[in-house]
Formats: sequence, C-alpha cells, structure tokens
Amino acid sequence: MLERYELEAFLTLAEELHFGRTAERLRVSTGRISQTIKKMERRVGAPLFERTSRKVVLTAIGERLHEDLRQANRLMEAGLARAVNTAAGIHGTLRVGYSAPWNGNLMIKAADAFHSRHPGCDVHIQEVQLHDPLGPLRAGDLDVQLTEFTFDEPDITTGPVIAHEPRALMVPADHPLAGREAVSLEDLADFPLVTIAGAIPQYWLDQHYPSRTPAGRPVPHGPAATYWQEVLSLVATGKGISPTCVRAAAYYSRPDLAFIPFSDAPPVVYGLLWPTDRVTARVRAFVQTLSEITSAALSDA
Amino acid sequence: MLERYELEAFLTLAEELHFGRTAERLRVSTGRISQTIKKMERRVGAPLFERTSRKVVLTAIGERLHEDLRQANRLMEAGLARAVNTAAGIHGTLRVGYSAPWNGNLMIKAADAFHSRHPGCDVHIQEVQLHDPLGPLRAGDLDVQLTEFTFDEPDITTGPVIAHEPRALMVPADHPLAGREAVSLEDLADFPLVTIAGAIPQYWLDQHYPSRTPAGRPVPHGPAATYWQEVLSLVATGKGISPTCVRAAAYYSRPDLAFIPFSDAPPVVYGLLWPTDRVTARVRAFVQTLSEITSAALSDA
DNA sequence: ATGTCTTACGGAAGACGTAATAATA
DNA sequence: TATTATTACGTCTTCCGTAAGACAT
Repeated sequence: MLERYELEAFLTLAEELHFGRTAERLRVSTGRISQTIKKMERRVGAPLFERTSRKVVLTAIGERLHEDLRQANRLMEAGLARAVNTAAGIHGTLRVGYSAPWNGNLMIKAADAFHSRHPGCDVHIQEVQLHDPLGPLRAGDLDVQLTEFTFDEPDITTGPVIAHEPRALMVPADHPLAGREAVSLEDLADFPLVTIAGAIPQYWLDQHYPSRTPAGRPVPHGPAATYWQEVLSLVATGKGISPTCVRAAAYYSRPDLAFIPFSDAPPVVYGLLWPTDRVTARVRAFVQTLSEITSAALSDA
Repeated sequence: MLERYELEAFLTLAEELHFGRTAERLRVSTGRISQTIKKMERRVGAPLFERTSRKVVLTAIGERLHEDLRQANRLMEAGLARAVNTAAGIHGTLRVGYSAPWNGNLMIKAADAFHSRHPGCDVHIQEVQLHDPLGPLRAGDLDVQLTEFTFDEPDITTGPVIAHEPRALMVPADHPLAGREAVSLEDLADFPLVTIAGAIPQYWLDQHYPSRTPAGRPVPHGPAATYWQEVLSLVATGKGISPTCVRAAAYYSRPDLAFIPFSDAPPVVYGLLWPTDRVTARVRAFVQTLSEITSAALSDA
C-alpha cells in the first residue's frame, strides 16, 4: 500500500510534470519529491516518469497508474469530506431559492462548489416569486434565498450582500422615453407606475416603487401585478412603466419593450436571507461558499 | 488526506470489529490501533465506532466512510498491482486450456485469483479436445493448459502436477461388469477397448489405453473415436469398454452407462503444459497461482 | 476475575531540509 | 551558464512496542 506522501507526490507530479512546482505545492523540498518518486519506481519495477532536467512526462505505466490513483484519491477525499461534514451537521438536502434569473448561473455555480465541498449534502435550487418573497422561507419550503434587499423582519436574518445590479426603467417600445440614453428618477412623476402586489412589506415596496421622486413630486401608481410576466404585459400594452435592472433587458427581451438605464438610481442590492430560528450548519456553509465565490469573482475582475 | 496506516487500521477494524484481531492482522500493538482510530475520530469530529470493552460497531458516519474508503483502497491496490504486473510483463491476455470438465471449476477459481492479483491481465479459458491435446498449444492458440499427463515432447515443457483422479471403467449399463463393486486392469483382456484416435503420441495412448494387462495378457482394441461424446456412444451401444476417471460418472451420467472403479489402476495425473519457447511472465505467474491454489486446497483437507 | 480497550513513556525508523553534485539546453 | 533533477547527511518528527490503567461483563 502507498504512503500518504507517496500518493500526494505522485499525483501532484503527474499533474505539474515539474519537480520544483510539485515540491512547492506540497511544501517540501525538491529532493524529497525526487526520492519519493524513485522509491515508488523501485517498488513498481519500472519508471513512472521519463525525465531529463528539462522535461518530465509520464510513461505508459505511469499514465495508467495516474488514472487509477487519481480516482482512488478522489473517493478517499470525498468520503472523508462527507464524514467531516456529516459530523458537522452538513448533510441531507439544502433548499435554496433566488428571485432574479440573472442570478441563476451564480446559484448553480455555488451549488456545484457546495456539493463538491460537502459531498453528503444535496442542493435543490428553485425560483422565488416576487409577489411573496418571504413565503417559502417562512413556510419551511426553503432554507435560504438570494433576493432583492432590503428586508427587516424579526424572524428573518439578513445575510451578506452578494451582488449589485444597476437599475433601468422598463417602458413600451413606442414610449416617449424609449429613445432616451438614460432616465432619471424624476421621470417617474410623469407616467403611471406598474407595481407588484402580494405578501410584500410596505417598506420594501416603497424602496422599489417609490411614491415620491427625490425632489418630492408624487409618483402616480398604475395597475399592480402578481407575477412578473404580468408586469411585462402591462408595460408592453401601455398601462404604465416599471423600474427594474439593466440586465432585465437581456433576460426579458421583447420587441414591444425597451429598457433605459437610470442615471441617478442606486443599484439593486441582492443578498441572502434565512429564517433566524432555522440557521442550520448547512445554511451557514452555503452562505460561506457563496460569499467566497463572489469575493473570488470580484478579485478576478 | 489519510496516512497509509490510518486507512489500513480503519478498514481492518471496520471488518474485524475487534481491536485485538485488527492489531494482530496488521502486526502492530492494540494500543496503536486505538490511538490511530481516535486520531481519525478527532479529525472527522465524530465517533466512527461505538465501542465498549465487549463490542465494537460502526456508527452511521463510520459505516458510510467504510464504504467510501474500501472502494478507494481497492482502486489503489488494483492500480498499483496493475503497474507492478505490467512492469513485470504480466499484462495482455492469457489463454489457458483444460481437457477434463471436472477441472473446470478449478480453472475458473484460478482465473479469478489470477485476475485479482494481476488486474492488468485478462484470462481466457477454453476446453481442449483429447484427440489433439497439443495442437492449440503448438498453434499458438493457447499459452498454457491443464491436461492428462504424461507428455514428453521436446518443444513442450512439463509443469507441476495439479491433481490426481482415481480411474474407473466405463461400461454399458447392461454389461456383465456393470454390477461389480470394482474392476481390475486384468478385466481389460476380456472385452474390446474403445480408444481415442487423433494427433496423439503413441506413448500417451499406451499409458491410457494399454495393449497388455499387467499380467501380460493382450488387450483387444475395438473402435477408436475422435471426440469424447463418441466414446460414450460407442460404449453405450456395446461396441466396447473404456477406462476413464471415477468423476466421469458425475459429469457424463447416462442411463445406458455404468462406471466401476478400478482396484489396481494408478490415478490419472493432471498437470500443466506450455510451449517451451513461449514461457512468458504471465504463464509463469499463472502456473504459480494455480500451484498455490491447489496446495492451499490440499492443506485445507 | 477476565477479557478488552485506552493511556503513558521511551526508542527507533524514516521523512525532511540543507547543500553539494550531475545533467541538459 | 542557467535551470533542474539527483544524491548525501544530519535533524527531528512521529510511529511503534511495552506495560500499566480503566472499563464492562
């Protein structure tokens, strides 16, 4: 049987094909890698790598061994991770929700990362309708969700902010504002606003569908829709205009709609929410994973 | 990642469920097993075994980890064995033959053992017809075979003896000898002998189908068959009698045939043969495996 | 009281780093 | 000559056996 350090040295060298980098990754000296590989080769009875001081490549036997050991190692790591996570309470099924389709890819990426870190815990992703943003969380149908902030409810914990999206105004394609490069919050005073109705706190509605412009002029409210597709139809048929995100243009593109960016509206803030009395270890772990992914994406850019 | 000794201690203890036996199998002290398991449990963050001084059982987490690690370990062992064997030239396909059906189970057992020792080497088993016992070996269709001894050919190596089978006489069910408890080689003088014809050395035929009894009386030879099933039919229809093994009674049982053990004939000797100029490493390895299996079976009995 | 798992301590094996050496482009 | 793999040697971690202790039946 192979020693742990032999397995690691072999797998890393098979990946890096460079003794120096292998040693660096494993935090040991290059001499150790050289000796370890040589020891394995004595045991196998044949060279595993063909090497000069300029190039390192796997031999046929080494190639095959690499396949086998890589898979064995993955099983071992996954099994160990599962055990550790189960012991830490991170197991079973985690149900996560999100409201904006442009966050869908992010959620799927997060779910993949989460599942590879915590093999014993499955993730179910589902959409949350804006007309009842807190219903699934409170009903116990979801453990955590990514939604448009800001909420302030005693039974719901407000987690970290995950993303910001610049705002845009959605208008009919033949609307007077449709040709503009940008719009202002002051423009809201001039046309009826299509809003959303449902189990939504008034303060949240006021944030997204204000009753007055920054200058204090009243904003006329038009019809209220339950589902998002109704909002699109109401706006398209000239019943009013409605604020949304710039990225909505890409996700809800229709010939009868136009999206014009706001010049003066703060971005929509997306963050995590979960029921305060149901913070499980797996919820904490998912929040952690998603936070790391987004901060890593930020540092990439 | 787990150390080699941790993996082995865990897997063995999960099998044995006993610290003492585990230590014995791994040739270490029981204290070492105890410490090693405790270390793993600290790492996982939960007990892997529920133990009193009377009983050791896996916990749920331990059970799951056992599944994963066992498979990982098997992959590692198989991969390493494959590499070692490939380096030693034991790879590709080994074709083995056997002539007597009562050796079929033994051959399959040997092939299984061989394949688990040498995962990179496949084994094909096929029957050899008695009328041309050396043809497939010489044609290169077989690498090694288990056949009735004795051969003495310059191009064929005679390997170790694998089995002995007591002889019996095959006669028609209504034959005068059919009711006897035992027969003697001297009885061969009284009835025509059904023999085999083909590419068979004369000295081999003389061993199995003698022309004279031990007392020197001539043995009358009747018809000669090519295939074994023809021998059965010829004997059944009264054309003669034919010597074979006692175990043939179990494998070729027919209402019109009877098998009577010889009281004075030496057993049939089964041994391995291979072409002298084509002894490959895999042939040697198979001979080794089969020898070990049969000597182990002997020591069991 | 016995069998079994756990803990404590000293010793030896061997994994490791440092540094000199060899080999290749 | 510069870069990289290999070898040599002393150090130090840590795995191990011995033996005494704890626990359950």
